[in-house]
Amino acid sequence: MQKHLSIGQLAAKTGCQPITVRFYEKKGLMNSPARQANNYRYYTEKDVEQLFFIRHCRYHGFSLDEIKSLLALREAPTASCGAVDSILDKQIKKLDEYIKLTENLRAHLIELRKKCPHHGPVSTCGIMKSLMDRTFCPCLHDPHYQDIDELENHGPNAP
Amino acid sequence: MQKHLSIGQLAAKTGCQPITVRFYEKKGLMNSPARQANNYRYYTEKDVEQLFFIRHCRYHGFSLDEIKSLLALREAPTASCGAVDSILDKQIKKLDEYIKLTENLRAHLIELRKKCPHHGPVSTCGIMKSLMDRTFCPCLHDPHYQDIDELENHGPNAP
DNA sequence: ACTTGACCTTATATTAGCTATAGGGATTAT
DNA sequence: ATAATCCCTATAGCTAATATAAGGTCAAGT
Repeated sequence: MQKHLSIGQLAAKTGCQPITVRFYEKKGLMNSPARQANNYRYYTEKDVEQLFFIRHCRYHGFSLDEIKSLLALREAPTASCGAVDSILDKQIKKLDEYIKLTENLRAHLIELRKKCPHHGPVSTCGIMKSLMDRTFCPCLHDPHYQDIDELENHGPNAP
Repeated sequence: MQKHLSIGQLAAKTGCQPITVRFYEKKGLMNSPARQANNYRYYTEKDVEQLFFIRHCRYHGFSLDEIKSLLALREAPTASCGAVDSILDKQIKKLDEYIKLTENLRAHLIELRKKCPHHGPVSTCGIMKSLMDRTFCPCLHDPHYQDIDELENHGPNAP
Protein backbone atom coordinates (compact mmCIF):
# COMPACT_ATOMS: atom_id res chain seq x y z
CA MET A 1 0.00 0.00 0.00
CA GLN A 2 1.68 3.03 -1.36
CA LYS A 3 0.23 5.92 0.57
CA HIS A 4 2.52 8.77 -0.34
CA LEU A 5 1.26 10.63 -3.37
CA SER A 6 3.11 13.28 -5.30
CA ILE A 7 1.29 16.48 -6.05
CA GLY A 8 0.78 15.34 -9.63
CA GLN A 9 -0.80 12.07 -8.51
CA LEU A 10 -3.05 13.86 -6.07
CA ALA A 11 -4.14 16.30 -8.72
CA ALA A 12 -4.83 13.53 -11.21
CA LYS A 13 -6.95 11.67 -8.62
CA THR A 14 -9.16 14.68 -8.04
CA GLY A 15 -9.30 16.04 -11.56
CA CYS A 16 -7.40 19.25 -11.07
CA GLN A 17 -3.89 20.51 -11.65
CA PRO A 18 -0.83 20.58 -9.37
CA ILE A 19 -0.73 24.34 -9.59
CA THR A 20 -4.28 24.48 -8.27
CA VAL A 21 -3.36 22.32 -5.29
CA ARG A 22 -0.49 24.65 -4.41
CA PHE A 23 -2.91 27.54 -4.80
CA TYR A 24 -5.33 25.99 -2.32
CA GLU A 25 -2.42 25.45 0.06
CA LYS A 26 -1.46 29.10 -0.13
CA LYS A 27 -5.07 30.11 0.43
CA GLY A 28 -5.28 27.93 3.52
CA LEU A 29 -7.76 25.39 2.15
CA MET A 30 -5.23 22.59 2.07
CA ASN A 31 -2.75 21.97 4.87
CA SER A 32 0.93 22.30 4.08
CA PRO A 33 1.87 18.68 3.47
CA ALA A 34 5.05 16.95 4.64
CA ARG A 35 8.03 17.16 2.32
CA GLN A 36 10.35 14.47 1.07
CA ALA A 37 14.13 14.82 1.22
CA ASN A 38 14.05 16.39 -2.24
CA ASN A 39 11.56 19.01 -1.06
CA TYR A 40 8.68 17.44 -2.96
CA ARG A 41 5.29 17.60 -1.29
CA TYR A 42 3.76 14.26 -0.42
CA TYR A 43 0.16 13.62 0.42
CA THR A 44 -1.90 11.10 2.33
CA GLU A 45 -5.41 9.71 1.96
CA LYS A 46 -6.71 12.47 4.22
CA ASP A 47 -5.44 15.04 1.76
CA VAL A 48 -7.17 13.25 -1.09
CA GLU A 49 -10.42 13.38 0.85
CA GLN A 50 -10.01 17.03 1.65
CA LEU A 51 -9.25 17.96 -1.93
CA PHE A 52 -12.24 15.96 -3.12
CA PHE A 53 -14.37 17.85 -0.64
CA ILE A 54 -13.06 21.17 -1.90
CA ARG A 55 -13.56 20.30 -5.55
CA HIS A 56 -17.00 18.91 -4.84
CA CYS A 57 -17.90 22.19 -3.16
CA ARG A 58 -16.51 24.19 -6.07
CA TYR A 59 -18.65 22.05 -8.34
CA HIS A 60 -21.66 23.29 -6.43
CA GLY A 61 -20.59 26.86 -6.92
CA PHE A 62 -19.30 27.66 -3.46
CA SER A 63 -16.65 30.30 -3.08
CA LEU A 64 -13.34 29.48 -1.46
CA ASP A 65 -14.38 31.43 1.62
CA GLU A 66 -17.58 29.46 1.91
CA ILE A 67 -15.60 26.26 1.50
CA LYS A 68 -13.32 27.38 4.30
CA SER A 69 -16.35 27.72 6.55
CA LEU A 70 -17.57 24.29 5.53
CA LEU A 71 -14.14 22.79 6.24
CA ALA A 72 -14.14 24.41 9.66
CA LEU A 73 -17.57 22.93 10.36
CA ARG A 74 -16.27 19.56 9.31
CA GLU A 75 -13.64 19.85 12.02
CA ALA A 76 -16.29 20.66 14.62
CA PRO A 77 -18.81 17.89 14.09
CA THR A 78 -20.72 18.65 17.26
CA ALA A 79 -21.81 21.99 15.83
CA SER A 80 -25.32 22.24 14.54
CA CYS A 81 -25.69 21.81 10.82
CA GLY A 82 -27.87 24.88 10.68
CA ALA A 83 -24.78 26.75 9.53
CA VAL A 84 -24.38 24.35 6.62
CA ASP A 85 -28.02 24.73 5.68
CA SER A 86 -27.82 28.49 5.75
CA ILE A 87 -24.77 28.52 3.50
CA LEU A 88 -26.71 26.49 0.97
CA ASP A 89 -29.84 28.58 1.31
CA LYS A 90 -27.84 31.75 0.77
CA GLN A 91 -26.21 30.25 -2.29
CA ILE A 92 -29.55 29.22 -3.78
CA LYS A 93 -30.96 32.67 -3.17
CA LYS A 94 -27.92 34.23 -4.79
CA LEU A 95 -28.41 32.05 -7.84
CA ASP A 96 -32.08 32.98 -8.05
CA GLU A 97 -31.28 36.67 -8.11
CA TYR A 98 -28.51 36.04 -10.51
CA ILE A 99 -30.71 34.18 -12.96
CA LYS A 100 -33.28 36.96 -12.78
CA LEU A 101 -30.69 39.61 -13.49
CA THR A 102 -29.26 37.68 -16.40
CA GLU A 103 -32.70 37.14 -17.89
CA ASN A 104 -33.41 40.86 -17.63
CA LEU A 105 -30.16 41.58 -19.34
CA ARG A 106 -31.07 39.13 -22.08
CA ALA A 107 -34.42 40.82 -22.62
CA HIS A 108 -32.69 44.19 -22.94
CA LEU A 109 -30.35 42.79 -25.54
CA ILE A 110 -33.14 41.19 -27.54
CA GLU A 111 -34.91 44.54 -27.63
CA LEU A 112 -31.74 46.22 -28.76
CA ARG A 113 -31.11 43.58 -31.40
CA LYS A 114 -34.50 44.23 -32.96
CA LYS A 115 -33.45 47.74 -33.82
CA CYS A 116 -31.23 46.55 -36.63
CA PRO A 117 -32.97 43.76 -38.48
CA HIS A 118 -31.25 44.39 -41.80
CA HIS A 119 -27.65 44.91 -42.75
CA GLY A 120 -26.49 48.33 -43.78
CA PRO A 121 -23.80 50.88 -43.06
CA VAL A 122 -23.00 51.42 -39.40
CA SER A 123 -23.99 55.05 -39.76
CA THR A 124 -27.65 54.04 -40.15
CA CYS A 125 -27.58 51.13 -37.71
CA GLY A 126 -30.43 51.32 -35.24
CA ILE A 127 -28.43 49.52 -32.60
CA MET A 128 -25.61 52.02 -32.74
CA LYS A 129 -28.13 54.81 -32.74
CA SER A 130 -29.72 53.49 -29.58
CA LEU A 131 -26.36 53.01 -27.92
CA MET A 132 -25.45 56.57 -28.79
CA ASP A 133 -28.74 58.11 -27.81
CA ARG A 134 -28.23 59.71 -24.47
CA THR A 135 -31.91 60.18 -23.78
CA PHE A 136 -32.43 56.44 -23.97
CA CYS A 137 -29.51 55.61 -21.76
CA PRO A 138 -31.00 54.09 -18.64
CA CYS A 139 -27.70 54.35 -16.81
CA LEU A 140 -28.86 57.17 -14.62
CA HIS A 141 -32.35 55.97 -13.85
CA ASP A 142 -32.61 52.23 -13.99
CA PRO A 143 -31.75 50.45 -10.75
CA HIS A 144 -30.75 47.52 -12.94
CA TYR A 145 -27.71 49.52 -13.84
CA GLN A 146 -26.25 49.12 -10.41
CA ASP A 147 -27.05 45.46 -10.70
CA ILE A 148 -24.51 45.06 -13.45
CA ASP A 149 -21.74 45.53 -10.98
CA GLU A 150 -23.58 43.32 -8.54
CA LEU A 151 -23.71 40.71 -11.20
CA GLU A 152 -20.02 40.89 -11.92
CA ASN A 153 -18.81 40.95 -8.39
CA HIS A 154 -21.20 38.42 -6.95
CA GLY A 155 -21.86 35.92 -9.68
CA PRO A 156 -22.66 32.34 -8.79
CA ASN A 157 -19.04 31.55 -8.02
CA ALA A 158 -17.79 34.95 -7.13
CA PRO A 159 -17.03 35.47 -3.45
CA MET B 1 -21.75 78.06 -22.46
CA GLN B 2 -19.32 76.42 -20.13
CA LYS B 3 -17.91 73.50 -22.09
CA HIS B 4 -14.99 72.45 -20.01
CA LEU B 5 -15.95 69.83 -17.49
CA SER B 6 -13.79 68.53 -14.69
CA ILE B 7 -13.53 64.80 -14.29
CA GLY B 8 -15.91 64.95 -11.37
CA GLN B 9 -18.52 66.80 -13.37
CA LEU B 10 -18.15 64.38 -16.25
CA ALA B 11 -18.51 61.44 -13.93
CA ALA B 12 -21.60 62.91 -12.29
CA LYS B 13 -23.20 63.52 -15.70
CA THR B 14 -22.81 59.89 -16.68
CA GLY B 15 -23.45 58.25 -13.36
CA CYS B 16 -20.04 56.86 -12.69
CA GLN B 17 -17.00 57.79 -10.65
CA PRO B 18 -13.91 59.83 -11.53
CA ILE B 19 -11.70 56.87 -10.83
CA THR B 20 -13.66 54.86 -13.38
CA VAL B 21 -13.12 57.53 -16.02
CA ARG B 22 -9.38 57.45 -15.42
CA PHE B 23 -9.57 53.69 -15.62
CA TYR B 24 -11.26 53.85 -19.02
CA GLU B 25 -8.61 56.26 -20.16
CA LYS B 26 -5.85 53.91 -19.14
CA LYS B 27 -7.63 51.06 -20.91
CA GLY B 28 -7.89 53.07 -24.09
CA LEU B 29 -11.67 53.48 -24.12
CA MET B 30 -11.53 57.19 -23.46
CA ASN B 31 -9.04 59.50 -25.14
CA SER B 32 -6.52 61.29 -23.00
CA PRO B 33 -8.18 64.66 -22.51
CA ALA B 34 -6.49 68.04 -22.59
CA ARG B 35 -5.08 69.32 -19.32
CA GLN B 36 -5.47 72.64 -17.64
CA ALA B 37 -2.51 74.57 -16.27
CA ASN B 38 -2.94 72.80 -12.94
CA ASN B 39 -2.76 69.41 -14.66
CA TYR B 40 -6.47 68.75 -14.19
CA ARG B 41 -8.17 66.87 -17.00
CA TYR B 42 -10.88 68.76 -18.79
CA TYR B 43 -13.54 67.31 -21.00
CA THR B 44 -15.78 68.36 -23.84
CA GLU B 45 -19.25 67.37 -25.01
CA LYS B 46 -17.70 64.70 -27.23
CA ASP B 47 -16.22 63.08 -24.17
CA VAL B 48 -19.59 63.12 -22.46
CA GLU B 49 -21.10 61.36 -25.46
CA GLN B 50 -18.37 58.79 -25.58
CA LEU B 51 -18.64 58.02 -21.88
CA PHE B 52 -22.40 57.71 -22.20
CA PHE B 53 -21.88 55.28 -25.04
CA ILE B 54 -19.47 53.22 -22.98
CA ARG B 55 -21.71 53.15 -19.92
CA HIS B 56 -24.72 52.34 -22.06
CA CYS B 57 -22.81 49.42 -23.53
CA ARG B 58 -21.75 48.25 -20.08
CA TYR B 59 -25.38 48.42 -19.10
CA HIS B 60 -26.10 45.92 -21.84
CA GLY B 61 -23.42 43.60 -20.53
CA PHE B 62 -20.73 44.18 -23.13
CA SER B 63 -17.12 43.68 -22.15
CA LEU B 64 -14.62 46.48 -22.45
CA ASP B 65 -13.06 44.72 -25.42
CA GLU B 66 -16.40 44.49 -27.17
CA ILE B 67 -17.00 48.14 -26.44
CA LYS B 68 -13.65 48.92 -27.96
CA SER B 69 -14.79 47.19 -31.14
CA LEU B 70 -18.05 49.10 -31.12
CA LEU B 71 -16.22 52.38 -30.64
CA ALA B 72 -13.97 51.55 -33.58
CA LEU B 73 -17.03 50.80 -35.70
CA ARG B 74 -18.50 54.12 -34.69
CA GLU B 75 -15.41 55.79 -36.11
CA ALA B 76 -15.83 53.92 -39.39
CA PRO B 77 -19.47 54.60 -40.25
CA THR B 78 -19.18 53.27 -43.77
CA ALA B 79 -18.54 49.78 -42.44
CA SER B 80 -21.40 47.33 -42.58
CA CYS B 81 -23.32 46.98 -39.35
CA GLY B 82 -23.14 43.21 -39.68
CA ALA B 83 -20.28 43.40 -37.21
CA VAL B 84 -22.51 45.17 -34.70
CA ASP B 85 -25.24 42.61 -35.16
CA SER B 86 -22.86 39.73 -34.66
CA ILE B 87 -21.49 41.19 -31.44
CA LEU B 88 -25.04 41.36 -30.12
CA ASP B 89 -25.91 37.89 -31.34
CA LYS B 90 -22.83 36.48 -29.68
CA GLN B 91 -23.70 38.22 -26.45
CA ILE B 92 -27.26 36.88 -26.48
CA LYS B 93 -25.99 33.38 -27.12
CA LYS B 94 -23.51 33.73 -24.29
CA LEU B 95 -26.28 34.78 -21.94
CA ASP B 96 -28.43 31.82 -23.01
CA GLU B 97 -25.68 29.37 -22.18
CA TYR B 98 -24.99 31.22 -19.02
CA ILE B 99 -28.57 31.04 -17.85
CA LYS B 100 -28.67 27.35 -18.62
CA LEU B 101 -25.51 26.70 -16.62
CA THR B 102 -26.74 28.71 -13.67
CA GLU B 103 -30.06 26.90 -13.66
CA ASN B 104 -28.26 23.57 -13.68
CA LEU B 105 -26.16 24.70 -10.78
CA ARG B 106 -29.29 25.75 -8.96
CA ALA B 107 -30.89 22.35 -9.50
CA HIS B 108 -27.79 20.65 -8.11
CA LEU B 109 -27.93 22.80 -5.02
CA ILE B 110 -31.62 22.17 -4.47
CA GLU B 111 -30.94 18.44 -4.62
CA LEU B 112 -28.12 18.83 -2.14
CA ARG B 113 -30.22 20.97 0.15
CA LYS B 114 -32.87 18.25 0.36
CA LYS B 115 -30.38 15.94 2.02
CA CYS B 116 -30.56 17.84 5.29
CA PRO B 117 -34.17 18.77 5.92
CA HIS B 118 -33.81 18.89 9.71
CA HIS B 119 -31.29 20.45 12.01
CA GLY B 120 -28.83 18.27 13.87
CA PRO B 121 -25.13 17.93 14.55
CA VAL B 122 -22.86 18.45 11.58
CA SER B 123 -21.56 14.91 12.01
CA THR B 124 -24.91 13.52 10.84
CA CYS B 125 -25.67 16.19 8.25
CA GLY B 126 -26.66 14.69 4.92
CA ILE B 127 -25.26 17.65 3.03
CA MET B 128 -21.83 17.28 4.58
CA LYS B 129 -21.99 13.55 3.97
CA SER B 130 -22.74 14.09 0.30
CA LEU B 131 -19.97 16.65 -0.03
CA MET B 132 -17.56 14.25 1.60
CA ASP B 133 -18.66 11.18 -0.33
CA ARG B 134 -16.07 10.64 -3.00
CA THR B 135 -18.20 8.17 -4.98
CA PHE B 136 -20.81 10.84 -5.50
CA CYS B 137 -18.36 13.50 -6.55
CA PRO B 138 -19.13 14.24 -10.18
CA CYS B 139 -15.91 16.21 -10.56
CA LEU B 140 -14.24 13.56 -12.62
CA HIS B 141 -17.13 12.62 -14.85
CA ASP B 142 -19.55 15.46 -15.28
CA PRO B 143 -18.77 17.81 -18.14
CA HIS B 144 -20.63 20.44 -16.11
CA TYR B 145 -17.58 20.53 -13.88
CA GLN B 146 -15.53 22.21 -16.52
CA ASP B 147 -18.43 24.59 -17.01
CA ILE B 148 -17.90 26.04 -13.55
CA ASP B 149 -14.71 27.62 -14.73
CA GLU B 150 -16.43 28.66 -17.93
CA LEU B 151 -19.05 30.32 -15.86
CA GLU B 152 -16.55 32.21 -13.80
CA ASN B 153 -14.34 33.32 -16.61
CA HIS B 154 -17.03 34.15 -19.13
CA GLY B 155 -20.00 35.39 -17.20
CA PRO B 156 -22.36 37.84 -18.79
CA ASN B 157 -20.00 40.70 -18.31
CA ALA B 158 -16.73 38.88 -18.27
CA PRO B 159 -14.64 39.32 -21.40
C1' DA C 1 28.05 8.00 -18.32
C1' DC C 2 25.01 10.97 -20.36
C1' DT C 3 21.18 13.05 -22.17
C1' DT C 4 16.31 13.55 -22.73
C1' DG C 5 11.94 14.31 -20.95
C1' DA C 6 8.77 14.35 -17.30
C1' DC C 7 8.17 15.85 -13.03
C1' DC C 8 8.98 18.91 -9.03
C1' DT C 9 10.32 23.67 -6.78
C1' DT C 10 9.80 28.92 -6.19
C1' DA C 11 8.38 33.52 -7.43
C1' DT C 12 6.09 36.79 -10.25
C1' DA C 13 2.60 38.36 -13.58
C1' DT C 14 -1.83 37.93 -15.86
C1' DT C 15 -6.88 37.64 -16.45
C1' DA C 16 -11.95 41.72 -15.81
C1' DG C 17 -13.49 45.72 -14.10
C1' DC C 18 -13.07 48.26 -11.32
C1' DT C 19 -12.26 49.99 -6.12
C1' DA C 20 -9.32 51.35 -2.21
C1' DT C 21 -5.49 53.40 -0.27
C1' DA C 22 -1.49 56.29 0.29
C1' DG C 23 0.62 60.58 -0.19
C1' DG C 24 0.60 64.56 -2.19
C1' DG C 25 -1.06 69.47 -4.63
C1' DA C 26 -4.96 72.92 -5.80
C1' DT C 27 -9.20 75.32 -5.05
C1' DT C 28 -13.01 77.11 -2.52
C1' DA C 29 -15.57 78.50 1.64
C1' DT C 30 -15.60 80.14 6.15
C1' DA D 1 -5.66 80.87 8.16
C1' DT D 2 -7.66 76.79 7.84
C1' DA D 3 -10.77 73.19 6.77
C1' DA D 4 -13.28 70.79 3.31
C1' DT D 5 -13.38 69.35 -1.08
C1' DC D 6 -11.60 68.54 -5.26
C1' DC D 7 -7.70 66.92 -8.26
C1' DC D 8 -3.20 64.19 -9.29
C1' DT D 9 -0.14 59.74 -9.42
C1' DA D 10 1.07 55.16 -8.19
C1' DT D 11 0.24 50.89 -6.04
C1' DA D 12 -2.41 47.09 -4.21
C1' DG D 13 -6.64 44.58 -3.73
C1' DC D 14 -10.73 41.59 -5.06
C1' DT D 15 -11.85 35.87 -7.45
C1' DA D 16 -9.93 31.59 -8.72
C1' DA D 17 -7.02 30.21 -10.75
C1' DT D 18 -3.44 30.07 -14.97
C1' DA D 19 0.94 31.32 -17.30
C1' DT D 20 5.64 32.09 -17.32
C1' DA D 21 10.42 32.04 -15.95
C1' DA D 22 14.25 29.88 -14.12
C1' DG D 23 15.75 26.29 -11.96
C1' DG D 24 16.35 21.32 -9.21
C1' DT D 25 15.35 16.07 -9.43
C1' DC D 26 14.56 11.66 -11.24
C1' DA D 27 13.81 7.56 -14.28
C1' DA D 28 14.53 5.66 -18.70
C1' DG D 29 17.00 5.04 -22.85
C1' DT D 30 21.29 5.04 -25.58
